[in-house]
Amino acid sequence: MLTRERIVDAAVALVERHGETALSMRAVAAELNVAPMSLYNHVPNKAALLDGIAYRVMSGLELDYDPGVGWKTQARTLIRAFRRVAREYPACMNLIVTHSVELPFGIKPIERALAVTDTAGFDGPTSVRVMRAIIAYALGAQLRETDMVKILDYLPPDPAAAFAELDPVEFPHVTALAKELTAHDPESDFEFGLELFISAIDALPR
Amino acid sequence: MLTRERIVDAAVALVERHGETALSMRAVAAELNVAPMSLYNHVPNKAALLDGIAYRVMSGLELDYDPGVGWKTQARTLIRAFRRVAREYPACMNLIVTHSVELPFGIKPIERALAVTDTAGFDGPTSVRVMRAIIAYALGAQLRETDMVKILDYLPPDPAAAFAELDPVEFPHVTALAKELTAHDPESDFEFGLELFISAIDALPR
DNA sequence: GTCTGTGACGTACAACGTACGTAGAACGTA
DNA sequence: TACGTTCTACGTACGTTGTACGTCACAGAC
Repeated sequence: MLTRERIVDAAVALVERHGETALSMRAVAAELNVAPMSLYNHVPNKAALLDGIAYRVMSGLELDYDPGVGWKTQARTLIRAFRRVAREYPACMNLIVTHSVELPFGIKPIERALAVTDTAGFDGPTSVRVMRAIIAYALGAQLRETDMVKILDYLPPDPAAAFAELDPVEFPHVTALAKELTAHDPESDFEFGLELFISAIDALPR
Repeated sequence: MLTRERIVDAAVALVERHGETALSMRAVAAELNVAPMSLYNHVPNKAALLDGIAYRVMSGLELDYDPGVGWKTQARTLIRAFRRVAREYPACMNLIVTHSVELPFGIKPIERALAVTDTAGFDGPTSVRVMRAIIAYALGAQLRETDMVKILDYLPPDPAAAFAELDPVEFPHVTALAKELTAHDPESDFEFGLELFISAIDALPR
């Protein structure tokens, strides 16, 4: 029996195995040993299937928290929950982020984020702005990371050398930092920016 | 005479006028009153055309600066230059960001950014991390903004009311901040996050 | 005049999303 | 048991996409 759930599952698996370019109605149907048009009995169109993927993946967000801890810990927990989902479904997350699927985060995560900024002591308008800044960072970090991976794939065998061979007069910093620029530790990069953000929020006037 | 430059120009114009979904080789060819396959004499494939769009748009980045001013002003100038390009070519910028076109920023902007962090007094590895965090924020802000616009389009005539009608027990903050959440001033949102970032960087140990 | 590019073109194909009509199985009712 | 209704998987078909391939007109070199 074909169901919307099985279809979404198959789509998620397919995207994770073969990338977003492999996601077609025909491919999903083949994955389920079914005729392509059969999917349309359960999913109105491809966009809805994308929404289904987004919903399924984002449902994995772990929103529990300990009210006893400080807002910083709550904030870190929330953002790292996003990261965890991104690590679990990297290809799907990329798909969600780049196709700006409808309200990918739903209302609950927003409620949680606003609760955190409330705990931190901000008024309403400031809370909204802080939340937006954090969302921007989280989205952008995800995006930049997959970009980085793609770029490293294209680069020559020794990318650092390629950077280092640039004109050191025109690009003094890039050539000097060739090693740091091509080394890529997404997790520590993300954490660095996250702490940067949290300390900035901490310093904000109430 | 058909040239790669004219093709890229037409593609940029087409994307800005009718959105990225309207970008097809056939449409670009029609824009130039030319047969579709003629484009392939100057552009190897569609991906290369996307790269061309990215390069053309990003070339508009104003990288001049006044060495006499402090690093904060330099940083603001650099990031606002990115924003200016994004405002000038919103649809193309969105395309660039979401399709992670090859090295969209080139080397020069990276060199400039590293020069700024150098001026701010950071060592190499820290400079790279700070730059990456800022890029993540700039990308994410752009992404979030177009998402927001799209969501607002889909929402009912009075979106604030829709938010306000949620269960106030389950979503106390969202319902209380319905007005702030649906009001959208991209520029001030962006500036808020930008200042947040700069103050955080300022507070970083050297 | 012939030879050699170069670039615009036309044809053709595979893959895509999906509109539409059909057919068979499942099931409530008589 | 027989019949009508509903559901759902299917097959066919269309328009659109990117692009491989072959052709053909024209420009300049000899």
